[in-house]
Amino acid sequence: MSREYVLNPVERAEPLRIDYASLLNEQQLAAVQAPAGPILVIAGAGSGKTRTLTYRVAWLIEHGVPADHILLMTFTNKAAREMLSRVELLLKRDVKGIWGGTFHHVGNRVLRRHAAMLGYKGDFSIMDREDAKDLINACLTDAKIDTTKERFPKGDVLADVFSLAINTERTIAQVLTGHYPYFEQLAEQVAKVETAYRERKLKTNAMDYDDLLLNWLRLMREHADIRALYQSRFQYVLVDEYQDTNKIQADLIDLLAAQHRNLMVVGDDSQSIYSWRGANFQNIITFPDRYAGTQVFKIETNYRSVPEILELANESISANVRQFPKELQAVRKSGTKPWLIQCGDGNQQANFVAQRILELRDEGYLLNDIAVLYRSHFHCMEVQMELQRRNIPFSVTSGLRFFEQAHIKDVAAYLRYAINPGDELAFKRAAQLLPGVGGKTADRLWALASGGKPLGRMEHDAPKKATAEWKQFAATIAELREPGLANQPGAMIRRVIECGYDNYLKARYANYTARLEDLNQLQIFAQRFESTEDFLSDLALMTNVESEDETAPEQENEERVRLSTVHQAKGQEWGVVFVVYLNDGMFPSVKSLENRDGEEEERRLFYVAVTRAKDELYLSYPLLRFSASQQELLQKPSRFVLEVPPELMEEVKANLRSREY
DNA sequence: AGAGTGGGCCTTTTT
DNA sequence: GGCCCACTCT
Repeated sequence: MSREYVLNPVERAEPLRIDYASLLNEQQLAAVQAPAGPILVIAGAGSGKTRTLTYRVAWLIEHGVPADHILLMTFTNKAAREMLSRVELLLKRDVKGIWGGTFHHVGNRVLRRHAAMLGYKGDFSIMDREDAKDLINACLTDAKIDTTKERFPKGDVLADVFSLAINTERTIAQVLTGHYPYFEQLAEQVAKVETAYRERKLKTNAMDYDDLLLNWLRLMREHADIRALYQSRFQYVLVDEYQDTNKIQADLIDLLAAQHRNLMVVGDDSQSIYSWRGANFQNIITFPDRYAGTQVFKIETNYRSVPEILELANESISANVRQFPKELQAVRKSGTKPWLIQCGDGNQQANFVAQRILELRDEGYLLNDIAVLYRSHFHCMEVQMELQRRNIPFSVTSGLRFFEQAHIKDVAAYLRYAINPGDELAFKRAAQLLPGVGGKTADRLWALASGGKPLGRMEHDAPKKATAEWKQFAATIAELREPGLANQPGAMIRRVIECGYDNYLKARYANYTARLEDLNQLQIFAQRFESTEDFLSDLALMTNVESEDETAPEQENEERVRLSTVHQAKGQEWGVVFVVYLNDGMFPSVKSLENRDGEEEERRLFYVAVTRAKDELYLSYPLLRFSASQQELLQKPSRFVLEVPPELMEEVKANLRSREY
């Protein structure tokens, strides 16, 4: 929205550039102009939460708060970037000094400076989930736990257990009891593996995602001078999506804001959807108790959706017991009721979606303004195929993040090992790209290399058939470490590709060109960084390819239907939204119903899904589903559509031949 | 012994 | 598409 802003007519030494009163509603204005101190903003879906935060930041700066004394915590790095660029537009001035981003992002930034105090080096690597799993599995093998006698959790599960323990600040035993009772008796051994894992991370100079929070907190708790440094620096702390913070994040914030107590948290308990990651909306609910003198603001005017959609949302969420009572008010004029579409099976559902999208395009909707949302990634298979078949452009926020694709990780492993010679995982990954080198040989080579043997003298230690490739590998690493190259990640990537990875790629993958193109994009992206560490940490902390779009900015404006999980649709909006596979057991998912609070969280997720829609909402469910065993399963509609009064929806049966829906 | 390959089985959500 | 397992090849 571009609006002219008028200078405030009131005489001031330095007049305000922004006329807040004409740009914000009363509730938003009150929050933006609130006096310093603890502030809780309960902001319903589509009520201008981001707008409020953005103007608050602008307001602070206009009132003389230096940009680098402001900390803005957001749920994605993209959200931080968008907010800050809007602030710049408003103020017509650079606000680069603001510290903004995700908890992990800011943690990384702090830890790079003070790593030495924790026994780490400043050039530590960041491990993603796959790395964590691999390293835990290695620890598991080392620990010689007899996994045959008794079923013992695998690296995957252990990574979850460790993560939950850190994020909720509970012990391993407590997490096992609460979430994995069938492993409860193994608590002692699991804790031993965790200790080994922690030591191994320190030894290889690598941190996983949770370490970026845990070590940051430790740093501030254990070192009074560091604590004082950041406590006095951050005069104003603002936290977006506060309902999705977990224990450790809340503690970080409490500690950071302890001196000035100028803490503004914004959120909506009805949209808390990350409890499986340790998020606890008790943080938002108990905020006024923890901060005496909290000013509470409620923003309940919804600008986004037509009243019919909002009514459905309000009605649905009212079934939840645990929440702040609230009712969103619509300002938009009456539109159309949400549709409830019964389909024969997944294919018919996909057909319906595709057909309706074409019609919407004829009616004048841009494809960019249409989204298909679902509970789990695999629910979008049929829709993807149908859109493909009809040549309707779409983009998927896939389960795989950009960084997690094999070829991206391969090249990154070269860079990681080059700048952090202690990075065991990176070394082993790169080594296993050579012919005849698998896990065991990589272990052996690592033992030699980490013991101090120069790579250049190891060609006889590598398998015979890999001698030439080993020489090339050693030469490439040496070259990457040369001062001229070591801080130019873009040039480093180019070298890795040219020095053999290109050939490997050709031989290994059928879609060679697509992958090479990814690497070219990666190189372009990398060129913007002045240090390889910065580049690698940004890469590892990047969220989805599509949602961050760092590497392919030209796609931003392309006309595409968006396919996304509801989780990844958080904070976004579209003119028309389809929610598919609204079947009991799919949405809500079977798994979620296993624990007590699961259903309420799934209902909040449903609430998030429907409140993404501005004009039209299509809720669909198939009656039959093809299961893995090729059997057709009879499906029930989701309890979430059955529990809202039927008169709030227009019920239809998809019948594509006659196009009656 | 260890590397590489193919088939069968399963799939919640993510920094 | 990923993971595990069994099988074959070096």
